Amino acid sequence: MSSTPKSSQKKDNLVEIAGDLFYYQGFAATGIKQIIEKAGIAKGTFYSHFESKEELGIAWLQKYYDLWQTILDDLNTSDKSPRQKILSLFDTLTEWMNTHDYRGCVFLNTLAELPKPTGEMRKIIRTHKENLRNYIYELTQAHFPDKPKDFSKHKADVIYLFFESALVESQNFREPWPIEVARKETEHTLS
Amino acid sequence: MSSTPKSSQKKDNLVEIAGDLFYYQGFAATGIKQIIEKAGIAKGTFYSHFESKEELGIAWLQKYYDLWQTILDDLNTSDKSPRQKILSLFDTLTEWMNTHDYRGCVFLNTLAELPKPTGEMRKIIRTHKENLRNYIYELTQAHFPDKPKDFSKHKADVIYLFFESALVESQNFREPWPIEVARKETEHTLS
Amino acid sequence: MSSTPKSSQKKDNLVEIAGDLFYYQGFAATGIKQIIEKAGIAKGTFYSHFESKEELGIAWLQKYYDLWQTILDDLNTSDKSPRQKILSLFDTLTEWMNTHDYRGCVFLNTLAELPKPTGEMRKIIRTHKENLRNYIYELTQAHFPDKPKDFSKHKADVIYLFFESALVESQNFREPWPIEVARKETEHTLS
Amino acid sequence: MSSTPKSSQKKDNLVEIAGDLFYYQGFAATGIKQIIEKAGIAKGTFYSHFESKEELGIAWLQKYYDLWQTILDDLNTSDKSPRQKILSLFDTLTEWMNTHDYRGCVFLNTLAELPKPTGEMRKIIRTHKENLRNYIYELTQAHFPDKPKDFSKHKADVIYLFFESALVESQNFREPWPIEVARKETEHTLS
DNA sequence: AATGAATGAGCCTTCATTCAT
DNA sequence: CATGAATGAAGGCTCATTCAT
Repeated sequence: MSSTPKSSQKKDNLVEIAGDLFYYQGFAATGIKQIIEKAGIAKGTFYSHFESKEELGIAWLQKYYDLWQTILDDLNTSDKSPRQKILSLFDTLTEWMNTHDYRGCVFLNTLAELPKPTGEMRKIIRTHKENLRNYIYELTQAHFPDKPKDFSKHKADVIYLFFESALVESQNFREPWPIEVARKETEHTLS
Repeated sequence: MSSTPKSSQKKDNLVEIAGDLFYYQGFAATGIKQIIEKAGIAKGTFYSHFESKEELGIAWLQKYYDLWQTILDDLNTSDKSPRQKILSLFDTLTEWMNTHDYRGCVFLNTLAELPKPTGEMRKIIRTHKENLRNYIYELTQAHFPDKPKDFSKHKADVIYLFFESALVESQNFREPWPIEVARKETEHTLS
Repeated sequence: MSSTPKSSQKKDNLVEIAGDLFYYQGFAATGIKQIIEKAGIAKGTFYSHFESKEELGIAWLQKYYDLWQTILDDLNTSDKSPRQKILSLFDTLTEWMNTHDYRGCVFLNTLAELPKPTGEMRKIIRTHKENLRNYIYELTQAHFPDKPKDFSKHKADVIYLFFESALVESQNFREPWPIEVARKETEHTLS
Repeated sequence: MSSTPKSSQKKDNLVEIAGDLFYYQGFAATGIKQIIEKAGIAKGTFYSHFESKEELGIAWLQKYYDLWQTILDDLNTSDKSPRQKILSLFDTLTEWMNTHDYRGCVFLNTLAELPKPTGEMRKIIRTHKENLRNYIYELTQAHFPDKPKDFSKHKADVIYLFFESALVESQNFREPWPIEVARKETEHTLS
């Protein structure tokens, strides 16, 4: 679930184009027709690259999964303190909001569309969020080196919940305050 | 936006039936055909009650909007302390999860499906969440009577964010820990 | 499996139109598009009458099933002798060939298209042929009243096989000789 | 129409693989994609061997045409009596049924799928059946050396019809009785 | 009110075939 | 020879909505 083994440029391009539509219109609400028209290819061509719409959806989520892994990895190898690393997550979110027509979290929005708790797409979503939660946990452990694990675990969960609500509520209100509040409170949690 | 003026029983029944499908399958993913079949009526009959699918969606969200208003009003007129009232919100959530096949928050899931920030459905969602946020604000003010308004406002936002993430993450993980953590931290926030 | 309870004229008309196409092109080779274009209706209209293409196929086979039952019933109530009744089957076949662009037996051709031995269409086919076989059996019993049942049963099977090969081979060779030979031999079988 | 002049092993392999699919799913119902996937080759590779799907269908029928010719030739050069040779045809059929998931006669099933009485595939089918009919005719002539040709010709047709109905009806009923009855009656015809 | 036939664009997917590499 | 991307019509079917009865 980490990296794409054989990366065709055409496929990547399709994921890019479709991903935009999925993000701004929803996965189900976006038709193959719309995707191929925007990509300028024939229907059959699309299906020579992807076996199904779901496979495209998986590739799309996988791309964001990988992107987030890269963000977290890069952050981890930086010379920031654990505390700064955690707060950087909120800064990343703010930056994203300022540079995109923010429509919320790719994963959470798609989660809302998927009724059944099974399936590959759903699995990627859950794994991504588990990774994020674990990532924060490792940082809280590093930040509170003398505290018991339970303490850090709880702190991590609190921060994780703040981050998630920042994602969702900035989408709902289309205002930056949820991120600001969540960031501020995270600071306080780490003090 | 508060109560249905003329409530036909048939309409209510349709909203009930459709609401179940909307909640468990998504608004867009649920077709009129499925609704009328489950309701045992003809297509024309449905459209004599509702002008469009969106109007049904509005009635559905309105119903939950009203339901939440009732919950909050009842809670408000109870003899509980402001602190207990806030914590009751999380208990309500836990009870809901235990008695339903939890698929997340009606409003947030639908939010994820609606691309444009305009439209009546979107408005109901945002207003509902604003109401909830204000409600918590009133309670934090009552809980911290000697503190300045900004203090209570910030506390309310923190608690609101906890509540929202509890909604979303219990859906994602299908586990009760997000609610427990959010409730516990809310308790701490109020101390 | 005997008679259509609620007969809509529109449905019957669709079965008629589609049936012609099915017969001359094959069931699988005939598309819904072709059917609705010939019928002059929209796609959705078709699907308001039939839930699926298979349901149309079933109605089509059922129609011929019923037609054959009527033919056999009428023949049975006629004042012909059992021998004459049996031979009439071949005359019916000859008449059919002379008045239609003969493309073989509706049932046997469709049988060849259906891989799996299950399904409603396949069931109608088998039942129709069983009925025909039993029908002939009853007539051979009446024709040989003093003979044991096994004798008549065997005679019936022989005649049934002649009839079936007459159907198939007149399709293959597009000549009348298979019917003539089968009829002549059936006469001999009954002597 | 007798033997493949230049036989490439790859082509033969493709015919083998495709033939299985054609037989069990039908010619039209089997797609090129399925064939190449089962063969493990690319689409272009397939079309470098065969100009079209029809050419593959022709090669497939031709293969069975040749196979039958071999069976008949081998039978002819055996030391069996004409009567035994004819009855062997039914035994061959029984053996085939017992060793294969019987789906009927390759030629007759394909005949049912082909609407137009023209075309190469249709020609192979008709020729094969003509050959079979003539083959039986030669044997009946040998069996009744003192009888006039018309007599033997009629006998041959009767036996041919029995054989054909044995093919079709054992497919329809999925039982051995049609072959048994046809064989027994053929014995009687030759007495 | 209630019915359900009618619409036609749209859904995702497969088809046989071509052709540049 | 082999590859697989490209084509676009066609596959069966669903969509929300309208309207004559």
